[in-house]
Amino acid sequence: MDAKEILKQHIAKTAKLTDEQFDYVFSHFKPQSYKKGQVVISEGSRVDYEYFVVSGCLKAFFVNDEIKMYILQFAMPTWWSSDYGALYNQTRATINIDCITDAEVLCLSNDDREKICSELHPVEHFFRWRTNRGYLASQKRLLSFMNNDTKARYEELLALYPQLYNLVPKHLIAAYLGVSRETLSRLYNTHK
Amino acid sequence: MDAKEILKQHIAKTAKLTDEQFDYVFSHFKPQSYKKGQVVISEGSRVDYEYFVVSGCLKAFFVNDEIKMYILQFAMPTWWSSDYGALYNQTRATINIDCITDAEVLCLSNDDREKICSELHPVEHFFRWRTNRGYLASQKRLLSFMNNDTKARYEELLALYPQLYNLVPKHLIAAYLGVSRETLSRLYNTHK
DNA sequence: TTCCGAAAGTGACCTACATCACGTAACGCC
DNA sequence: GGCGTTACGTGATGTAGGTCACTTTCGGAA
Repeated sequence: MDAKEILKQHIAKTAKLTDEQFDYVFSHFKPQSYKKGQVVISEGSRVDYEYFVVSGCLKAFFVNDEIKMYILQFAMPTWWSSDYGALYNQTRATINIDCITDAEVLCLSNDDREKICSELHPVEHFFRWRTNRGYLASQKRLLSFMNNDTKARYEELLALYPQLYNLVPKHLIAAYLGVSRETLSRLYNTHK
Repeated sequence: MDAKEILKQHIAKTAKLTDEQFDYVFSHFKPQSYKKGQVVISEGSRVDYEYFVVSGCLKAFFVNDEIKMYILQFAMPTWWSSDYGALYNQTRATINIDCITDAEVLCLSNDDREKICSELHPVEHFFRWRTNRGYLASQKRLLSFMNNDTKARYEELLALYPQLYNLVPKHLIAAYLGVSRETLSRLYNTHK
């Protein structure tokens, strides 16, 4: 299945578009290929696009004091990623995004999103729901952070994305969970 | 300024509505008064409404094992609050909302929101942006959780809502920060 | 005013996790 | 193939914050 079809089915889940409407929407997306390790957004740079992942896996992360890295999101296929704060407010990026694996994405500029949102009501509807799902996921993760210990969060993460265990190095999983790589290592080696 | 005017100005910041359009939108909101301590949503119950705070302060919280409480949000005037997971997915509430002070709110049902969103494009636009702001706030808080220690988060919170210090009991602030009330107490008493 | 329950302070102790330090295994790349 | 870089395991030690137990302060109702 090609990028266009993947996006079409993804949108169709929340908004009804005619084929012509979708073709028009799709014409605003720019396909892009990245190699493993390539940088998509780096802190301090301008942010003009958001990214729809077609294949591969990105990570959105924040680096504190040039030392500690915290992963905000692993972006898998059909996920969206960007520095939305910078994108919406037209400010410089405060987070980074790069590629954990080779990846294909579709880029949508901020201006084009606002344009197609205002031109096509169902598109605005789609983006409202997409954002809502992101909001709910974020709240859920926040709760999990406060409520669960590291081990529980680790199991929760693997239950949600079983692929992740083989796909990404362990220290990235630790950075997502917000613990040191040593602690994570001990977690599944000491007991079990 | 009355509830209607407060909502009108709030919406006007992100969407242009004519007076007639706003009157129509407003007709779907139901004003409601609550006393301090009254319950708005309780875990396990049905969730039919979201709430726009006109005056007073609500808290949205989760209780673990009937013991520990975690506060997801203090809802101040012009903030929205609900169990959005339950509201959007038509499931039972997983969180609670009650009133820290006497409060006036405007209630909007899920059906009515979807109705006015589909009838009026600018309304859909407004709700997309509102949700987006919530998403960004939630991400920011998540980052702060991973990155900052308790003291830094405490100061961050007070910088954001100076009113909170006098308005809500300290153990609720502790529940927002995700630490025990004892730890919070020591925080501003030992050094300072 | 008195009284009671809730909120807040405080000491003693314990635990989960960070940090530092070092060793080993796995992988690109010349 | 050899070699450096990155990932991962593991011990020793320090510390922030949790938990428990008790005391003190405060705010509202009779």
